[in-house]
Parts: sequence; structure tokens; C-alpha cells
Amino acid sequence: MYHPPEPLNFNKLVWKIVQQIPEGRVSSYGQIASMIPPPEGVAADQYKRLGARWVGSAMQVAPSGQGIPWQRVINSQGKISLPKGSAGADEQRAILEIEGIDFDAEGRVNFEQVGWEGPSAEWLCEQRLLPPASLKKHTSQLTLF
DNA sequence: CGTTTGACTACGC
DNA sequence: CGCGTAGCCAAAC
Repeated sequence: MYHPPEPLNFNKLVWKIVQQIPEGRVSSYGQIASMIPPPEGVAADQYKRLGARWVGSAMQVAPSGQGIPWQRVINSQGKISLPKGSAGADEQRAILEIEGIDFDAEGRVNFEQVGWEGPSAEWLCEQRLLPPASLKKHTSQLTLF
């Protein structure tokens, strides 16, 4: 029941959250950042913009072969953030299309259609990102931090 | 070790 | 709709 006080740095938490994104759905850097408490000393309004960049850094160094669906994280504009024309960008789009994600003529996805709603309250509670009491109030569509 | 850079984003023009 | 800017974590120099 009690998790060891394992040092949970920003990157590891990002990877854990990304692992929760189901196939056929995508999330954005900023959205993922909003699921993580701002580091102490970082103002909330600043974190909203800074966090997204940190999530991007986390994805860049994400370990491969551990089931982290890195391809399901795109930017807030609904577009792939890897350099256009790069091998990585082409690969990301190809994988997403195989997973059933559609891109429009401008290379954007429809968040309202394939956007991930976020992790379940139960999962957040297990990760100690949400007090157990919150489970009684909410069942989905949580507003975090 | 300091410095720089970045898979970002909201905001003001 | 496009462009410039600030932000202060992590990794790479």
C-alpha cells in the first residue's frame, strides 16, 4: 500500500503519465505538465508555459523499450513538434496513423476527436498525485493543480 | 563547474 | 494568422 519514498523526478513522472495514454489517443506537452505539481518556487502561471518545455525535454531522453508511447505526445497546436522532414517526425506520424489518428491537410490532429482526457482518478491516487478523498467527489474529468 | 539549448506555450503586437 | 519573447528544468557542451 505504501510506496517507498522513491525519488520521483520530473522526467520519471512524465514517462509514467505518458504510459497511460491509450492507443488511438494523443496528448500535448502542456496537458501532461498540468498533471504534475509545479516544482517549488515556480509560479503557476509561469509553470503553465515552462512545464510544457520540460515535458519535451523528458520525452527527448525517454528510455526506449519500456513501453513509453512517445509518439502520442504532440504540441498544443495539434501538430508534431519534431523538426519537419526529420526521420523522427515522419516516424511519429506514421505510427500515429497506424494507430488510427487522422491528420488534416495542415498536419494537425483534432484534439476534440482524439485528445486524451487524462489519467483516471484511481491512477492519480496510486501515484500520490491526488488525495484519496478526491475519489469520492470525482470519477473523471479532473481539474488538477 | 558555468553556459547554452531545447520534442513548448501563452501573450502581446 | 504570423512573429518575438520570457520562462529557470535537464542534458549536453
